[in-house]
Amino acid sequence: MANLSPTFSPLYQQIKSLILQALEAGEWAPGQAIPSEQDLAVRFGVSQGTVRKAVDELSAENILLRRQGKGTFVASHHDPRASFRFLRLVPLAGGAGQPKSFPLECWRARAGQEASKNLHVALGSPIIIIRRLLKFDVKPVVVDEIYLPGEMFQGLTLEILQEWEGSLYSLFETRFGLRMIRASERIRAVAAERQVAELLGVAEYTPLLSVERVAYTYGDKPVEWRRGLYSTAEHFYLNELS
Amino acid sequence: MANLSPTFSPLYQQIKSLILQALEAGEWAPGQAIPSEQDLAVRFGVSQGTVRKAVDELSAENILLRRQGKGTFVASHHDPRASFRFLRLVPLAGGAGQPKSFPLECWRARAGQEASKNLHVALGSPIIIIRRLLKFDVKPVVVDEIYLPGEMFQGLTLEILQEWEGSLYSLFETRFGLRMIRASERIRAVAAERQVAELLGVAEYTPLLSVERVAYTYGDKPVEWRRGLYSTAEHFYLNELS
DNA sequence: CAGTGGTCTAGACCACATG
DNA sequence: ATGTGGTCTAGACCACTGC
Repeated sequence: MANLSPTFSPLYQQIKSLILQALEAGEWAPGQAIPSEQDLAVRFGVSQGTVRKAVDELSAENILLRRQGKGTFVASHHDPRASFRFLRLVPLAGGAGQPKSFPLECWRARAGQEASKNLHVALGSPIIIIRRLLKFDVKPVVVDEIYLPGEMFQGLTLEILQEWEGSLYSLFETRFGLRMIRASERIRAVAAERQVAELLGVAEYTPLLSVERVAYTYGDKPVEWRRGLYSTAEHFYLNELS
Repeated sequence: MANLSPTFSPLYQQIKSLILQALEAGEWAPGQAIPSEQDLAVRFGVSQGTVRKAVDELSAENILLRRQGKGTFVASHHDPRASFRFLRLVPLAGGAGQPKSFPLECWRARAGQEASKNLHVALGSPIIIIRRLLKFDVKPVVVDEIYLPGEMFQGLTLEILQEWEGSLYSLFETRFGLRMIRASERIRAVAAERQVAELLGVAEYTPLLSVERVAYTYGDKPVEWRRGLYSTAEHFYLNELS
């Protein structure tokens, strides 16, 4: 005789929301352990199994990370295993490890139609634009143009970008407290314009992958919009389907 | 004092394997219901919770499909909801529903280097090659060249392909008893050659997405290798990352 | 109404990491 | 030895479907 159920929501879903709220509020820092399942069960007044199911889902979404015997940790882009977690580019001929980022420019502007729509900010509001190069070994492979809401990234400069060792998202995390949770990419094929062609060391009009990405933090809030142009002469974009 | 554990495998994993074996052996047909969790628990001599965890994973892998109140069903490409399940192409401007397949050619050949490697068949063994067009509404958007191991697809002809209503994989399922479980795609950008350009109604050298796919059935056995050329004038390839 | 999947609990025990 | 996540059980009850 409980729950007359047009509004039925399982307990573990509610627990999941509570954990997400705690994460969003910064109660536990990225890379650090959250309380044990037992402790959470007591805190939320449910059984351990129910907490477990909530954590299971968050873990499947790469928001938490379980390590048997050690604990459950807040996923972090600072973790080398998760660096470039969203980059699906793979060298054709095995080899080559981590790519390296080379920021070229960083300037302020005002949001146009597209930026406004993708970042959910008002038309004309301040944004930051970054241009950068991604290299595998010494080979330039990607040119990115990255759009950020100015409000969230106050004080960001080219120098900060250039001095940072590691992925862009780990910088976002450490320096601006923003954790990228998921992203959505739209891929098309385009011809290289002259400037891009020069940066990538390919001929003008060479076909390139255009990868537009919107990246989100908690609550499906968009934080970054970028457009990458990928040279697929010696790399490909790998996607596993199931 | 059980399981001295270099070889530890949880019970539910073993149950999962047993269910997969039954599926592979054709004990339950695609689209049909498998026994209830209770029945399976009895059959395998474990608790319902353990069966449940096994089914949970198979369901997450899109191999089974749960429907509350009705039962658990074998996933089928014949199901309209799963038609073109692996096709990530989306119209730029909303609209347009299901694509439609237009087989153009179908002939026999012998496996070359690439086909041999991708399909795990011997060099020179018989293969079938299909060329087809995919249209959204009346617009041609994809040209596919599809390579199949001849042994598995005896009797396949252009007529059969052309008469078939529905996706290619639902034909594989119904007519050859082959169920595609997962696939892996490698995407690059290429320039349209003349013949392809004509088929797609674009200019020669237009940048296209080259999508190479290997599709697998049970036991990670490759069954199909295809190369699609996608026109991204009015469509894009959508990929969700997490 | 009966049958199915879905949730929740409480408790026992196992595997892994660390001191 | 202790604490953590991981597995397994048995049983109760809820929500959904269809007869």
